[in-house]
Amino acid sequence: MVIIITMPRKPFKTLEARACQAARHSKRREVIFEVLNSGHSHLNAEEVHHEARKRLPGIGIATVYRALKFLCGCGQASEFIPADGVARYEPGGSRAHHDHLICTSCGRFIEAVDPAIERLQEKLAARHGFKPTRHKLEIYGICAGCAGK
Amino acid sequence: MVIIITMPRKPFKTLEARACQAARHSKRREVIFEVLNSGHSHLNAEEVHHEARKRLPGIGIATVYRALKFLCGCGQASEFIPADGVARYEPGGSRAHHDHLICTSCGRFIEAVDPAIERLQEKLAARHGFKPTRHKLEIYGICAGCAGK
DNA sequence: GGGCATAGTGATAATGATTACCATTATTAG
DNA sequence: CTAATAATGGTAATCATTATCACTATGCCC
Ligand SMILES: [Mn+2]
Ligand SMILES: [Mn+2]
Ligand SMILES: [Zn+2]
Ligand SMILES: [Zn+2]
Repeated sequence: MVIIITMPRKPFKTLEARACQAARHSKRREVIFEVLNSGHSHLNAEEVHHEARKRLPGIGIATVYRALKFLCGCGQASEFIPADGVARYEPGGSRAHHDHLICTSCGRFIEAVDPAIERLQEKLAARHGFKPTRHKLEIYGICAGCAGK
Repeated sequence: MVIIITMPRKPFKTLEARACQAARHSKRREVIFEVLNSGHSHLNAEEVHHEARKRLPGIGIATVYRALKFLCGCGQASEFIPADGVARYEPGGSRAHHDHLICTSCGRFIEAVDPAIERLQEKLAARHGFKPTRHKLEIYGICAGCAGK
């Protein structure tokens, strides 16, 4: 299940390789990977740290930040920054791209994706001679649960 | 041209009123409003400060932050936070909502809006029982100018 | 298994954007 | 003009994130 690439025999040739390939296996990185894939998603670094501590009490916050950045570089996690400016993380890799409906009342993140919107975004970019590499769509509002109250 | 609301006679009744209504006219606020509406848009607070200083050399950075927040509260400016986490500002009010194509090479912001996408976003939200109040669509990639090089 | 080079780690200092604080200044009703 | 107080500027505080550095863990070699 854990697919952290490890152990290049020779020194890294490029910065990218160094940034995205682990030279050694690491228990902490594995734990942080597991936390991301353990159900509750959209955690910020502090919350990841809190969860990771349950499994590895001594783990430091700096290691959490390092591992999250590393996993993002590997495509094993993805980062996004909502309106409050605090980065949040979710498992990446095989998980498909999706957008977020963010409830401003309870803070919940609803994941959604509309192929038609994705297609129109490509067209919109093309119309401006723009080559898109990634995009971020966040819809803020009130979720069904909060509206019902 | 400057439409800063001023002068409530009585003490503010609510926090919102206090946040969005100026009790007194202020030359600095006016200057910052003018900077936002003076052409080059998508400035961050530091850049607004730099521009404002040309007109009012003594103006402080704290005042810039205060005025920007105030203008956003009035609907006279809007704030958005791109991937680097540093808030940027543009004139609000009568200007219509728009999305951004952001060039990761030169940093340029291209403004665009596609009514079909807007409509589909509403539908997507509705499908999840979600009442949207605002949204943010940012497409990152390479602009025509940078691609041509 | 032990040695070695070095990637990884944890504590903490540094950073950078933004906000809070407070003494001073500017604005405006009367 | 004067009094009341909103606005301001300098700067300390805050908060998330990154850099630093001495120390530890990993894994290839023999
Ligand atoms: Mn998600
Ligand atoms: Mn814009
Ligand atoms: Zn909710
Ligand atoms: Zn460009």
